[in-house]
Amino acid sequence: MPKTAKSPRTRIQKEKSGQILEAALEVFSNFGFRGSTLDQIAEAAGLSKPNLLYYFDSKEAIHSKLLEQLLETWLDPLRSMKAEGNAVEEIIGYVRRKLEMARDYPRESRLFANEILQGAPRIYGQISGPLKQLVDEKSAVIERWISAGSLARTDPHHLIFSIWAMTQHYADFDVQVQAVLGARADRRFEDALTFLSGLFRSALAPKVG
Amino acid sequence: MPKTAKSPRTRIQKEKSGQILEAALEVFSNFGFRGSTLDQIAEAAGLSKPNLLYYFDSKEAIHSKLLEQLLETWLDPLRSMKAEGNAVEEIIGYVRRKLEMARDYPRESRLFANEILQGAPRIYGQISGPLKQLVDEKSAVIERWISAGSLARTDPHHLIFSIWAMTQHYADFDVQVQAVLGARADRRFEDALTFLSGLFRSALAPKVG
DNA sequence: AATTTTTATGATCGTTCGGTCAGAAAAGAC
DNA sequence: GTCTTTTCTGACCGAACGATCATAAAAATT
Repeated sequence: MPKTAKSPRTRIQKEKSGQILEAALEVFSNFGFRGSTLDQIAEAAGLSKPNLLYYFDSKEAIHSKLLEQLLETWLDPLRSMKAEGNAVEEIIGYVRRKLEMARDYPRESRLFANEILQGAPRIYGQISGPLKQLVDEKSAVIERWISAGSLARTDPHHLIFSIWAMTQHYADFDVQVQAVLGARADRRFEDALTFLSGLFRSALAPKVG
Repeated sequence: MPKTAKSPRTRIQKEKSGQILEAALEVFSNFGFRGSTLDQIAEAAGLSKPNLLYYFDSKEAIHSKLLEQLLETWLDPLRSMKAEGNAVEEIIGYVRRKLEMARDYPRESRLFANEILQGAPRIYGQISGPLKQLVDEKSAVIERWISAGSLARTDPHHLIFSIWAMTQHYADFDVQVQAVLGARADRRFEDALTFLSGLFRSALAPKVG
């Protein structure tokens, strides 16, 4: 008897809870938590509503599980920014990976955006704890790059914010981006990478003197 | 008998519909459309639920009115970017005004973000019509600045996207920004302006050659 | 094949929600 | 002060929603 299923044990549990989470991601990311219904998720998953609730205790439980999984991988690109590398190239690389995530995992980005927009009621602890700590660490790395003269002077925290904002914009505001670009919309991610690389390269290249 | 009240006529209608819209902005921007209830809005407005519906036909009608009012003023900062001015300073000025709006009207920004995140179901026409047109016009201005050599070569559309993304980030993701900044959070808008000015100034200053 | 365990469902419950309505109260017109 | 119009409210309705439960079907175990 699952319910509060620690982790899927049987073959069927793996399959079904996977289907449910996939369907829930699709629905939650499009309509937000309150805007989504269990019936929608059940239909998208190809299961009956009571069967959904056989695998998860509640709507909340499904949502929490998704956020939990998301936070595991969400910060990988930032983690893999290494102090040993070339400063500008490490940051550009971070921008590129983050933009690829916006392109390849827009639903995860929108799920996150929805949660933060509502004031992060379910993940505030993760934000003010582990996330803040990681950002502080990486900001220190950036500070060292600046002191070493391999990066133009700038505010590390706000630099990271700006990278988040600009890359996630292409996932969260995709409808607007596509509508405004019109015919050029299909090249939006390539163009965005070109633009962002240029922007950060010229802004971050160490200034002489 | 109001209902589909074209525009408030009597003194009481002006007062009450104003209260309702103010309350609805507060509630909708925090919980999204589906996440908000008429009871919440009624309580925030200090009115009974049936009394709300005396002034507005439906929950949808309140929401639509808010979006309509929002779109009127939302694009003013972009409109006031003038081709006659100094290119870099015009763009920095636009960034500053947009950031001030994020600081002073965060609820409007979040209302807009919620709508776009859900796929802009109610304002897609405004996005693909008037908004696209305005962006195309201003992009042409930026192109001319580039041709004239007063701005570094860059993609005008994506430049505008990046300004939207970074400034609205400080409204829409404020919880995260504050949590990550910790003690420095109270200076976040000043620091953001300093950072963004520097970023765009060094990236947009025309390169020689 | 028999038995146990897991998986699935139809029916249904209690709440919440958007919205209605008849009529009361207040405001304005004369 | 009377009458008319506007404003407001308590009670209520139907639909949607999250969740439960008794029981049936399917899988796994022996």
